[in-house]
Amino acid sequence: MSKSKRLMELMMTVNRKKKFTVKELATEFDVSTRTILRDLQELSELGVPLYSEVGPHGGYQVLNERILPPIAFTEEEAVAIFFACHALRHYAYLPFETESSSALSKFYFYMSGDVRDRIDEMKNRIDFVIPSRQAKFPYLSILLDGAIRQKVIRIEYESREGVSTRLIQPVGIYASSGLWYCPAYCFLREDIRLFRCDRIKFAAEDTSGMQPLDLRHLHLGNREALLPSEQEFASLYVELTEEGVHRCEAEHWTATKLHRREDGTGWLEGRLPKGDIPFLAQFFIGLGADATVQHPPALIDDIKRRLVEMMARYA
Amino acid sequence: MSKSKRLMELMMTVNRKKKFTVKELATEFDVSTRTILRDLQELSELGVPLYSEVGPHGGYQVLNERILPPIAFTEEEAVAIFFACHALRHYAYLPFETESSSALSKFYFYMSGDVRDRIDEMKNRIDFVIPSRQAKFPYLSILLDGAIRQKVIRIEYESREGVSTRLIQPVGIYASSGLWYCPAYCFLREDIRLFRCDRIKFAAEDTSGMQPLDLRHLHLGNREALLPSEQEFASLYVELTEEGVHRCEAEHWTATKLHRREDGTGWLEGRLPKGDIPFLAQFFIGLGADATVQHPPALIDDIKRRLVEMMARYA
DNA sequence: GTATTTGTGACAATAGTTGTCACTATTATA
DNA sequence: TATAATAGTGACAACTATTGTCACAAATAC
Repeated sequence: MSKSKRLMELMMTVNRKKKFTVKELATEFDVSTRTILRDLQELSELGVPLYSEVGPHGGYQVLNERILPPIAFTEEEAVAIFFACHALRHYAYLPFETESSSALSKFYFYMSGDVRDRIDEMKNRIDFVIPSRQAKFPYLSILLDGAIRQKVIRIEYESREGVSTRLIQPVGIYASSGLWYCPAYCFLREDIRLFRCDRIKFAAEDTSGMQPLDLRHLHLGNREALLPSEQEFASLYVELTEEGVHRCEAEHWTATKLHRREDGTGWLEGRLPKGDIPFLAQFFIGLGADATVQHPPALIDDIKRRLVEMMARYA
Repeated sequence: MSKSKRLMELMMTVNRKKKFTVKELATEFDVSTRTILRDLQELSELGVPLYSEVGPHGGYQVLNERILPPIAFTEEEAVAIFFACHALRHYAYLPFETESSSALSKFYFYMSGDVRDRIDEMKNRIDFVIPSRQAKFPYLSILLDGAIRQKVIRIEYESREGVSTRLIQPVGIYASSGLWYCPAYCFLREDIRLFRCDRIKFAAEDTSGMQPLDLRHLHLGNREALLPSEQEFASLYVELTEEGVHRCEAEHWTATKLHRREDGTGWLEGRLPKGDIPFLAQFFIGLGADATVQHPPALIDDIKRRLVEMMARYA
């Protein structure tokens, strides 16, 4: 093995291990410890962030940073990566505890000049727009950590009825249309609930000793199954215009209920929890002429009641 | 200079240049051509995708792919990059002519084991959700190229009135809520218009000889300036409940108009383009009891008209 | 005090590298 | 067809770099 190859493989090896000794590497690469010491010195000079501890249980470590070894990306791949990361700037809050812009700067800086030129040309010509929100989401990383590690989190949640303290166990977090949501098991309601993260006014790991449930089988990929199961249901049927179809596409709860016709119009059909009628009434009023509810009667009644109330307010 | 360093720098040099000769590199690195030939052979063996052409105007080139040299990312940076790219999977159509998933696989594959483990833990716990759209956007790359290179594009556009052929000069393209839009100068209307890309049924570079305008000063970053400026304004005043305040906080157009009181309620106050009244009427209807419009009268009238229409529909 | 780790310098033996040389092959162009 | 410009190959003497061994130093946990 040539020295160049050995250095390259050594770079990948130290990248992979959290901690290692000179002796260990010497055995693995079948060279002397002196040679490994020299090689590590040379890697340091090449920019690999190594540091060492002398003494028992000592050894070498790579600083927090992980080196991405040389990768060949096509120009299109590099451009896709760049603009995907560039889109993160629209989020004032992210659960990653660093500026995503530092990642982007590094990537851009090291990319070859012609790809950089291409990116510069495109920068003001393409964007993934995410609505800029005034809301604040300061507890995203606590919630995400709670979901990953199955922890109980104490939150103060602001709803219509005011601020309440709750114990929750998060399933995950997701961003939609610039807002962050957290489906979680609520110990107060003893059921899965969807929380809007800007309404979480405080969050910290619970210290009261509440035992977490085993929710490993639940995740964002099967979040439709997160809906409450012991509820009364009614069957829903709503006619939609083409515009109504588009607006329902943007709502995740419609995913299994939305049907389309060739001409672009469509309909919603399926079961709905009776407890959701107030929310749905207001939702379909918001769709205006683009939705016509035909079933269930209770929903139509609620819509009519609200329309009358609104008419009175504007008389 | 040690051989290892020379190889590393040579990797970066060939990465940067589109095309180069052995002689040129030998001069640049102050070694013989024989040594450069050997070095290039060794780079090949290390995986750099080089290919050569013999004869006049020959030389070496790096295949389409560009090598990203070793970069040290923090774990958080790597995770941010990964999930930003992962979010691209929600787009069935992208203007980048490759699968963004191949970029992501490469990135993931070469990242060190512990970061990979972390990503795996997080994969079903965090997501940037983009609505899944049935619409098709097959001409994104043509439009983007048109914007970058200031080209005139012939399109067939489907609007309410049917399909029309137009010549446009794109300013750029952007994705919002899963749909792609293209602000462009329309030669038919002799003004800037916003086109929805799923309604562009055909697009190709114009061959009729229409001269492009110089639109270099226009781009997505100043697209608010793309809107028509000769508009009539009216003054808006809306009382909001606490819930109404929350829901307006989530809207970007309210940024300069929203005022809050100590008790959590608030109001919207400011000027609005008269052309926005239909949109705003439906918006405030969707807020229901949480908003009460007090000014302008034209908006109140539109709201009332829509309420009457809806009541008739549910009678 | 002992054991375990990193660390340093020196040197002989060995391996690898370099530039020069002579020659080959390919290709565009006049 | 000849020429020029490019990549390419093998060989070899001279030179450089690398390696492992050795002796010793320093730091640290137990």
